[in-house]
Parts: sequence; C-alpha cells; structure tokens
Amino acid sequence: MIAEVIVDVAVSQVDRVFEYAVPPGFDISVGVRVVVPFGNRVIDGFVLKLKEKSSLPLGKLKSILKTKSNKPEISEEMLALCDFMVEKYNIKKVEALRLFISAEVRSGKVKPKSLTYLALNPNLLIEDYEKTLKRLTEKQKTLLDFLKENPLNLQTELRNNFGTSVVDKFKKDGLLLVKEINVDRRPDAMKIEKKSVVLNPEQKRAVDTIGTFLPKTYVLFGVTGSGKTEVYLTLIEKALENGKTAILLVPEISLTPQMLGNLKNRFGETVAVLHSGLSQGEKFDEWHRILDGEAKVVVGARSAIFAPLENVGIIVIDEEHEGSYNSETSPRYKTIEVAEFRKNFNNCPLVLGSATPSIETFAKTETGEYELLELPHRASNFDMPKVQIVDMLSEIRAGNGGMFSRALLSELDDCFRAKKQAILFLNRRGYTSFLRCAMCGYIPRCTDCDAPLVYHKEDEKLKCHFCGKNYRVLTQCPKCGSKHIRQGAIGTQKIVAEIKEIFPDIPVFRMDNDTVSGKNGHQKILEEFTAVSPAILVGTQMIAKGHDFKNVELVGIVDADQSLYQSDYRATEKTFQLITQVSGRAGRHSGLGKTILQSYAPKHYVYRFAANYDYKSFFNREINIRETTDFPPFSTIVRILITHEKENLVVDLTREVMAGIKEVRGKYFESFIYLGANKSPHTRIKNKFRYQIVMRFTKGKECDIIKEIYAVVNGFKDRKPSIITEINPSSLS
DNA sequence: AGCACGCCGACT
DNA sequence: GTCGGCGTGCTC
Repeated sequence: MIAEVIVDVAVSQVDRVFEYAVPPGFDISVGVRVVVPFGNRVIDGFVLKLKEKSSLPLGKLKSILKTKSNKPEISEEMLALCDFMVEKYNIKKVEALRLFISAEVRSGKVKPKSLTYLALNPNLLIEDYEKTLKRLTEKQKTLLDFLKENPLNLQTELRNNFGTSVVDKFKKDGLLLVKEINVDRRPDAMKIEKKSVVLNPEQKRAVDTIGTFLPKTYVLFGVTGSGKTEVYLTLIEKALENGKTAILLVPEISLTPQMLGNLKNRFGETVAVLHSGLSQGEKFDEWHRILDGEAKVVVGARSAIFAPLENVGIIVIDEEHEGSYNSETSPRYKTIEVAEFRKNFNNCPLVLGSATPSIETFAKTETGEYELLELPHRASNFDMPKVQIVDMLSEIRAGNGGMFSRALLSELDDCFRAKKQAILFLNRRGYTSFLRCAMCGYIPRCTDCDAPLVYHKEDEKLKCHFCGKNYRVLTQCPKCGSKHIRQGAIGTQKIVAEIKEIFPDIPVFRMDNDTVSGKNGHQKILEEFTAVSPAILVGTQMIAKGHDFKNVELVGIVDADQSLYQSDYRATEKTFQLITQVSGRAGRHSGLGKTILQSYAPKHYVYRFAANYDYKSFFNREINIRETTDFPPFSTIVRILITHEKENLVVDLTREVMAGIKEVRGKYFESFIYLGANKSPHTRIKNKFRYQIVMRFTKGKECDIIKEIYAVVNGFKDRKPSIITEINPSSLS
C-alpha cells in the first residue's frame, strides 16, 4: 500500500504530495497523521490518499515510520475544504491542514489530563481487610467507615481529609487501588439565568423557514435586542433532534462565555468551545471531544468554523458584518466563504445574523442568492435611544472650538446630575489620518478615486491609498481660503484630560489598546466602571461590543467622521454599523437612552439614516454608489502584498510581478478599472518593507482573471520576499 | 524550512 | 594545511 502524504513543513517547495510505503500491519487510513523520514530528518505528515501503486522510480520510496493518531483526524469534508481553500485563496495545503488541526493538537506536547483516584479493591472486602489489621486506630476506623459509603475518591482529597499515612497504608496493603481517570479541561461559561422564552410570531416564522433545513443561506436581519439568539438556539435544538450537529460563531472571543452559558443551559455538556484564547489544555480537550463525537454543538470565534464536526445540521454566524471574520494574517480566508463550503457539503442551512448586515451580504438577498428573514421588533419594549446629530462646524462658528459641543456638555451634565453613567466613544481606527479644514469641513480627496487623502508624515505628502497618487500637503483650504487645516485625529487621552477638567468630580475610565492589557484587562475596566455611578467611560470600538450596561443613559460619539474618512470603500458602511452598535449601549434598561453624534459633515447620508436606524434606506443609497463607482460587490479588488527586510529586493520583485500583471491586464483590458503599485500605507511592519500592487476589475471574468493573477504570483514563490494575494481585502494597510 | 554538499578566504 | 563563510539543491 502506498500513502500520499503532505509533510508538515510550510514551505512552497515541499507543499505537494510525497509518496510513502505503508509497512505491512500498519493500520493507516486517509486523514491520519503520520511520522515519516524526509531527507535526512524525521517529520510529521498528513495522509491524503491511499493507493496500490507508486509511480516513483524504484529505490526512491521510503516507509512511514509510525502513526500519530489512531483514527482519522481529517474527514473527507475537511480534505475537500482544503482543496477548496488552496484554490480560492492560493494558500499552501499544509496551511489549510494546520488550521484544521491546531498546533496544540499536533505538537504532541499537550497530553490528556488525568487525576489520581483511589478505588476500593473489588477483590478485597473491607471486613476481610479489617481482620488483617492488628489494631484498628481511630483514624483507620473513620476512613474505613467513609470508604464503605464512598468507594471512589480523589487521592489528594482523601489524603487531606484523613491523613497521608493512613491513606498510604491502605494503599500499600492493597485495599485502595490507584486509578488514573482522564478529565477534560473545560473553558468557563458565564452563569446565565435560565428562562423559558416564547417565540414571537416573527421569530417563529424565521425558525419555521430555516427549520426546513434546506441547504440555503439566510440573512437574519434583526435590530439589536430582537431575539436573534433565541432563534439560533431553537434551530440548533431542532438540528440536534434530527441527529445532526451545529456550529455557532460569534465575532469575538470575549463574547464566547456568554453564548456558551446560553448553550449549556439548553444543551448541557454536548457543547464545546473553540477559539485561540483557550489554554493549550482546553483547546486540546475540546477539540478531541468534538472529534470523538461527544460534543455536538461548537461555539467560538472564526477558527471554530474548522471544528472537526461530522454531519453538520446548521451553521450560524452571528454579527456577520464584523471584520473579525476575515483573517488578517496568513493564511487569509473569509469565514463566510468557508461556512458556505461546509453548508454545501453538509446540505444544511447557513444563517448570517446581523442588525447591520454588510453591504455585500445584503446585496445577495436582493439577487436571490440569500434569503432574507426579518426581526423588525425589539423583544423588550424599549425603543433604541434617540440620536441627535450635532453640527460641529456651527459650533466653531459660534465660538466653541473645543472637541465637545454645547449639546453634549449639557447632556453630560444632566446625566451626571441624575447619577447616571455616560460613554464617550472615539471612532478611531488604524493609524492613518486625513486633513480637514476646521472652518468649512473640507476634506482633500483624490481626483481619480474620490477617496480621502491620507497624510503621510515621513515624506510630508498626501496620498491616495487606492491609486498611490501623491499630493502636496494643504496649508490653505481651496474651498473657503481658511488656513485652519487640522489633522483629523484626536486621541482618547486628550478627551480624558479635557473631561477631567470640565467635570473634576466625575470618575473617568479609559479603555483602548493602551489601557487594556492581559487576558482580562478588558473585563476589569468594565467591572470597575459598572461599579460607580455617576461615571464616564472613554474608549474606542472595544467598548461597543455586546456589553450590557445597566446604568448608561448617554452615549457621545465625539468625532463620527473619523471612520468615515478612512480611505476604504467600506468606510461608510462601517460608520453606519459603529453608530448603530454604540448607540445600542445607552438606555438598555430604562428606555431613556440618548446618543449625541458630533460631526463636521452632519448632512452626510450615513448620519441621517443611522440616526433613524434606517438600514434599508442606507443600503439602497450605498449600493447605488457602489454601482456607479464600480466598487464591490460590482467589482473585485485584488491586492498583492510583497514584504521583506531588504527594500531593494521588495522593489525589484514588485516591478517584476507588476510586469506580469500588466500582461494579464492586456488580456482583459476591458475589465480592468485600475491597476497600480506603491508602498503599502504601513510602509514597514516588524522591520519588513511592504509594497503592494492593487487592482480593480469589473464582474464577469473575475474567476479567470484571478486564476491568471495567481499563476503570475506563483511564478515568484521561490524568491526571498514573501508575496501574498488577497481578493477583496478587508483593509489595504 | 532544514540539512548536506561544495567551493573560496583567514586563521591555529 | 583546516575551519567556516553561505550559495545551491533536494527532500517520496
């Protein structure tokens, strides 16, 4: 027997099948991990296929040394998924396989945990043993009495309670036998009150529709608090009743304990968790519980989509619009696309839930590719907080040049007087910043792309991140002639400092990347904040997600425009999503919440629609713009990123790749909208220079074009700089 | 990636 | 004379 093996070495030169002989007597099947001789060393590999004959010249073939898993760890489905990902993302086979089987499981360093128990010897009656003792001491008697009632005990507990010497004597005499019992290391779940919920008619309709278990993709479009979770749980329950399994994804690790609590209330111990924040032991044990079929429901962040479940009956992606579902590091993949694959393979439904679906997802409900289901009403009786838009330009004209409007200050004052809490949200993403006229709000934009220009400090230039075109830095506003040109970004520290000055008696908490450290740093700040009232919390997006603040009645969005003027075609939709999400933090338990939204462009359509929570109108407007400007979903953006420590190598390779891509463009000239090469906005990360080739082309022939681009790129795989290709990257930084 | 092989410089 | 620099090539 011959086995086709992929060796566990992540280098393109060896990312192909190697053949090995299976020694007689070896029980090897497809999907097991093996140890093989490779060159003059010994490494791990994955068996992909078994066959009778080798095509290799005699004498080249070596034999598998041993197996690392006694049963297949990669199912037929995952092998097919591996091929799919290799084709779709141009990644290496091992990279995909490594996603399926984490390092903790592969390493062999993590072992199952066992506890030492002491059990009564079944062949020795306590009475008989008692007779062999010369004299029964007090301690021996109490222990014997205890053992009569409790035949199996933890060794440590027994020793602690009855004394080491007595226990060890019984052990030595053979009354107690050592028994190692494996225990699973299990991630913590949040304690959540069990309550029985009656589904409202809309929830019921969603459950009935998806509950037909047709292999379709559904968009569950429901406002915050409309009870999407209850729909998920009911559907998972039905899938389990049908003898199937289920996957439920949440956007962030910090949201898993809560969801796990919900799932455990309903499904008990058949629930497993998978995400990168688990301890090594937890990851190992949870993964094996899934593989062994003990766990039927898997909850987790994006990596949980690779859970080794068989017979999947439903896949749910909650908050499907969240950027965290796109892997930002190699191997880059899109969770929804992987989920689509598993949905098709398992012939089961995929549910994408969101209050603010991504434009690309919602567009597919219009083309009929996805089916739309709506939950338009909140389960509680509270409305979403009222949003007031404040024009910061008129504040400046009225002589208020500070970063807080009069409206926000007076609302803050009211809020604190009522002994309530407030949140100030700073919409800052990434490092890039734009310029803005402080008098009229003018933002310099690229004449070719209409994207806001980004200020680059190192060479004192304004640059367009879409085409790379350079502009001189403005000193005077071309629109109103003012010389007050400001850099757009303000920081959280500055806000905290000002708040402390204006409201010296109010406790201020700050939460951003600088103040949150460690595993629970996030939780700690939130707990401290929750404990005092009045108080104010200043932070970036991390305060926006899923937190149920009881006492927060006011949300201030200090500078909503900051995420709007990212040079990213998704900036508007991200802004809409953020506003909706942050607003949702106020008045959750009183219905009296309010949001103040400060903007220098208050007439921008995104604010008008967001203030009314009018997603559909926003979508219609946005999809129109995408269509007229040829942006996704009406076009495809491809980015080729080339990185290395030596800049000249990167420059040379970028030139060569660009030449190849230009040939592709020649063949598909009518499809290409744009093609350009430039430094990446983050010129250097971890000492590596970054150059990128960005292109955009219309729909229709994109599959052929992408294939050709991959072919060009793969021709340079043996070069030193690393080169990765991304389709519709989530950011161009 | 790792590791061997191999072909040139500067040292005990 | 040899130790060791890292370019090149191969791994069933």
